[in-house]
Amino acid sequence: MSEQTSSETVDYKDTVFLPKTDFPMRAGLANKEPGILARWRDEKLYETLRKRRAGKEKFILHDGPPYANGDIHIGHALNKTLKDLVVRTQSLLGKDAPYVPGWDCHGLPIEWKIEEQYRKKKRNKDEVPASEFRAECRSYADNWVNVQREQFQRLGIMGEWDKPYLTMDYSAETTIVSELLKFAENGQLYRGAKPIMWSPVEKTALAEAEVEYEDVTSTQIDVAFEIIEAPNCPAIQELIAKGEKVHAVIWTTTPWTIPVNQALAFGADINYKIVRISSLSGCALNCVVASELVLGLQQRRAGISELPEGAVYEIGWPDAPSFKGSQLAGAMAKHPMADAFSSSLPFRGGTEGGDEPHAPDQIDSPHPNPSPEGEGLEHIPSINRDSELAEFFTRPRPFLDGSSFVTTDAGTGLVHMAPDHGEDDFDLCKANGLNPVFAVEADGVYRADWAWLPRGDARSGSVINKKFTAANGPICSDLRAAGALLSADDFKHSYPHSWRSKAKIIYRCTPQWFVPMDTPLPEHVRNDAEGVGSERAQGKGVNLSLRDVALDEIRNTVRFVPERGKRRLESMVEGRPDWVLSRQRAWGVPIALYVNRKSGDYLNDPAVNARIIAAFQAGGADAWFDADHQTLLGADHDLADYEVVNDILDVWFDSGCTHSFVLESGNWPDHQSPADLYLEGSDQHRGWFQSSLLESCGTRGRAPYKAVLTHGMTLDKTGRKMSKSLGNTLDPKKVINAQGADILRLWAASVDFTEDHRIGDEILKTVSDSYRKLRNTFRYMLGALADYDAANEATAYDDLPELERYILHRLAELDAGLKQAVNDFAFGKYVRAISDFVNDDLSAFFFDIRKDCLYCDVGPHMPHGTRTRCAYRTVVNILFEALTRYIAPVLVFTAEEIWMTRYPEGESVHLQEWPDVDSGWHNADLADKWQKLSTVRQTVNEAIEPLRREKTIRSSLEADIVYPLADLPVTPDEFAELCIIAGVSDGTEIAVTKTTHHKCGRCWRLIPDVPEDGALCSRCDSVLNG
RNA sequence: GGGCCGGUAGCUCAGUUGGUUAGAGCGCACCCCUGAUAAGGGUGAGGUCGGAGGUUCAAAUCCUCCUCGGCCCA
Repeated sequence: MSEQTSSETVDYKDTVFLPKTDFPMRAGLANKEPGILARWRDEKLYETLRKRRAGKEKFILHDGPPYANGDIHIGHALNKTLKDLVVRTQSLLGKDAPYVPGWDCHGLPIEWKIEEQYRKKKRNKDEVPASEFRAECRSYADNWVNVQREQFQRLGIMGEWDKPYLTMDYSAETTIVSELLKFAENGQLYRGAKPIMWSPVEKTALAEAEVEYEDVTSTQIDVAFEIIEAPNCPAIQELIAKGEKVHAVIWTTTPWTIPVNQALAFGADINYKIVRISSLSGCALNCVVASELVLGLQQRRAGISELPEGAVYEIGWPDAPSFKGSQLAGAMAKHPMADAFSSSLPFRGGTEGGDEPHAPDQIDSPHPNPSPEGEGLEHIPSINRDSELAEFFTRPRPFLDGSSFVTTDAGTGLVHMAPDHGEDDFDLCKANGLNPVFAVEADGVYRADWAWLPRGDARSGSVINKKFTAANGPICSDLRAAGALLSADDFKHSYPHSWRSKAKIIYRCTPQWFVPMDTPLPEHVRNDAEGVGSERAQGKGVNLSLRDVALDEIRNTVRFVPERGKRRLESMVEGRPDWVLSRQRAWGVPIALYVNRKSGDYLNDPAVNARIIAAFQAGGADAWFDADHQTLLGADHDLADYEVVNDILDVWFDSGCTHSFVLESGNWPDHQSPADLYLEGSDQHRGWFQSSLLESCGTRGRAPYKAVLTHGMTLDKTGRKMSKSLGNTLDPKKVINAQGADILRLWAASVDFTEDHRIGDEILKTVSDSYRKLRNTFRYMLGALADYDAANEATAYDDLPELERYILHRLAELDAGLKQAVNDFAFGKYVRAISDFVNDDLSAFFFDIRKDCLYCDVGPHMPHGTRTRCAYRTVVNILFEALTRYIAPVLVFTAEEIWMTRYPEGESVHLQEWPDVDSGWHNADLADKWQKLSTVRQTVNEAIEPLRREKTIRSSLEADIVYPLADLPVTPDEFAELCIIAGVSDGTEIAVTKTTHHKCGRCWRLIPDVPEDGALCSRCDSVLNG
């Protein structure tokens, strides 16, 4: 007692309401999140949500399947988080938004891994039964599906994880093959030969997506083709008539294509010159070269990158005749190795169309340019003069018009054509009746019966073997011996490689299965489409092809976010070639067709197809490889008449079918087709977006999606691409284990994912900081709402003070903005809006102003607090309910933690729907007024600052302000409350002085009605004592 | 090599049809508070808008070139 009286002031701390909550300031997400996940699993949150939303408007996000191979990387984390944000925000809006994740399980990379394991164990893959090999691939994929499934769930991705879709499920494989058979039945399938990307190492065709470009050093050579005749080119004819030889010079970086050369191409508008170039042995050659490329040829021959201008004609021809490329039409040349064969063979002449035989005496005459070694053609070691195919080399090579692709950017302006090994070559030769010869076999070696450098010859080798194509390798040596090699040197350039083996790939003609882009679709497919405003609806399309329908869907039906995705997909579909479906591999869905040995047509019998599908249903794709094909063919067909196709399907066809077996199959009854949204990285324009579109348009006449959302790539902190070789990758698992999945999710939601974006330690630190700010404000609300008694405190809108109504106005604005952001999938805007609102409107403004009220407007004689305090807590409660729901799709774990703190016995926040925010809370007049007051508040703060710095006053509560009050729509008391100052008086100039009032011992305000420091103000007195 | 996209404060982002002194949040510095306390409040410093030209009374914004980065294609 005596001690109390000796104390000057009474400690009122216990009479003041302070926020209290068990919600910790420090998150400890990494430790806490797994527990929350376990709880969701136990409570079957996803299933409960499905039941709760059953019957509501649907929103179907169809998951693009990641490849089941390896741990997830940051790109997966971004992609899945964005999908989760879409699904959860749509669900929050009250829609039924199921999410079935899937995996892409077939394909080369897995096959490659199994083969790698075989190699380590010294097993030969070819000796392992296919079914065993496929089983191992299946088990490998299965393992990674499980690993990734855990990792995705740890990220907080909500979905039907117990029943994902796998492209290797028997039901999926069945659907894939039946989709293929739809193409077959519709006549939208053909077998053709085309040069396609081929990997001699993996011995398979590669999809464009399986190819990457890297710099390599190749051998560049200039090769002279002797011109036999050029009937439309007087300049050449004149020289030939004089008995001189004229050579067309071609440049190539793939010397190995010379043995399969079949023609030469010129540009009709290119100017050519006949220049005299000394051969290596000193004789002069008349060479046809594009005028502007003479210098480049000389440089290559000199082995230098720059040649002085004057040097050009040193061995040239001052008045070299020149002519337009079009004059080369009808000209003929000899293959450089032709003489090597004809020297011991009777001339056989052209084989392709009765060309006039050429004078044998010319061919038999001694070669004017013997090789420097002087050995001559007799000594070329790798010639099989007796070969039936020797004739290939003695045929004349026609000059063809290649104006569409022959340029004067590099080379000689003349291009040698090997239809087996180039798209331009193939197309141009095909148009001129020259067909591929399939000389290079699957492993990159010329076939055994080839006349030059055949398999089995000691000098032969794979065409991607550097030694084989080197300047001193067999090809160059032989060409040199034949006097046809003008230069051979290293050449650095970008060259395609297999993404798996990193080995060089080549273009190679092989028989493959194709889906044609430009063949008219059957009517029943075209008419399935219901494209609004489409060309089809306008009755334009009688002969619409797959390309037409796909473009129509892109242009007229599908929504693209961002918009530029439309143009990108469009240009790709416009320009793409026919779709190559086949792969010569084992781990995939077979192209289940029988080809008639006589006609070459595939069997198109619905009854057989039905048996095939039934077999797949029972045993998956293995059913084809292990099948009794005669049984599948039935009594109407004899297996002996048919070739069983053993190719498998491109994995892009697999994933292109996911819409069929996920959305339409009924295996996931809450799904429907078409999907509302496909959401993938921008690389999928060429991949899944396109394969799905083509598959669906080819079978259903419409796109499988209503909207396509693309995100950019995640780069490192400096904006460079992440790669293992650069060592700048960032492992999402590490972020999750160090900072928590919510931090990674907040990052994904914060960046502008429509563009390429960055991640790094500093960026994650910034994200953590804004997370902490959000977390603390929620913590404050939880504390402020401790013991909130709605029955006694809840205040009707009309009874709320203006400040509270202004905040509700701001909430209504936020609410509308967030809804818009959800519909635009603009998650960056979404979290920024929440963050700004929490920081500016709440923490620094509303909560700060009302702290006094919250703490002190309550006491024994006013247990529920003043009306202002009731109003305040009513609004804080509304804010809490709204903000917790808003943030829930982003901070899935934290929102649950917040929610469970408030409602320990309640159900998950993720079952809640979008908060009830009354649009009637919008109040423009109030907003004007309070935004103005907010500015005034800032002005006052600026005015106080100097005094605070010189320590005249400390807390703003000590400041008395002079302020021109006339045009302010508030009372002085309200003004003081707003600015958290002692008091205000009217005046023309803003001024700040230290107040002379005493400080209330309870609420610490310095106001006139406090008799002395430490005594109670009248408000505190009445609250405590009545 | 070709096509497309992008480069705004340390970080993440806004900047409408060209129009005052280019904004926000976070971070940073300093100050206050010590009753949201490993929190809260305040004030302030940071940008020649990738670079160089050009159009215009006026350019972050339109045009050209260059540069850096990314995606796709060859």
